[in-house]
Amino acid sequence: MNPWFDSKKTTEEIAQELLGMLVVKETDAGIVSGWIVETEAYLGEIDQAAHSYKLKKTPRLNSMYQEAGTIYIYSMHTHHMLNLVVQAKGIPEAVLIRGIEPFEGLAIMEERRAQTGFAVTDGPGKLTKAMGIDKSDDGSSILVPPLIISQKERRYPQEVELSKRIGIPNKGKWTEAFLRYSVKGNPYVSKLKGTIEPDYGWEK
DNA sequence: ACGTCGATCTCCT
DNA sequence: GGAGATCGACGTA
Repeated sequence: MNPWFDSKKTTEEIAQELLGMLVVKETDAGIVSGWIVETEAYLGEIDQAAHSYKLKKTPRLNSMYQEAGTIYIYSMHTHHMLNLVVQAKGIPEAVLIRGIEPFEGLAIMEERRAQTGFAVTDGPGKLTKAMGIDKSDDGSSILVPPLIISQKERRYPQEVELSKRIGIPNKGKWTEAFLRYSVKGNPYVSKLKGTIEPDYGWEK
């Protein structure tokens, strides 16, 4: 049972509400966690940009057709991307996590990335590498360790910014749709335009 | 069995 | 802002 998945919220609403929630991954190397600062909604059957467009079914997409809270990992160009399935079983709509602000385990993340600063987690492929998220997390539930969203604490954006999804060319109206959500002024938002807020865009 | 193509990242200019 | 890296999944045969 889940406070946001079991309600009748749209995938767009859930994508927005995920901003400020805490993603936690436990590995032998230690615990790492981070606040979600950027998401994208993928609307399944009708969405030309979604992998599950027209209810396509392949072995790789199996997780997309499972119940809300299932983790869907998509790998491409040697990178892994973290998605959350957010609707009832059989409705393949998902939210892509594109950026997180490190909270716990920063040193581990820096080591995995061989980077420091915002570049550690300011992109979908970067944050999975930093947090040690890979194919082994695919199909698992976000309510069960080792990869969870904390139900205990969260933050809230001062302002949510909407924009077009990244890397979706030639998909007609779906290229133009404002289905990307980010914490305005947070430096861990990928390809950030505009200025960094002193408090990184969070409510106090 | 093979050709194509990314929901990306890095490095360079 | 753009090219190249790089590889597994998928479609076609």
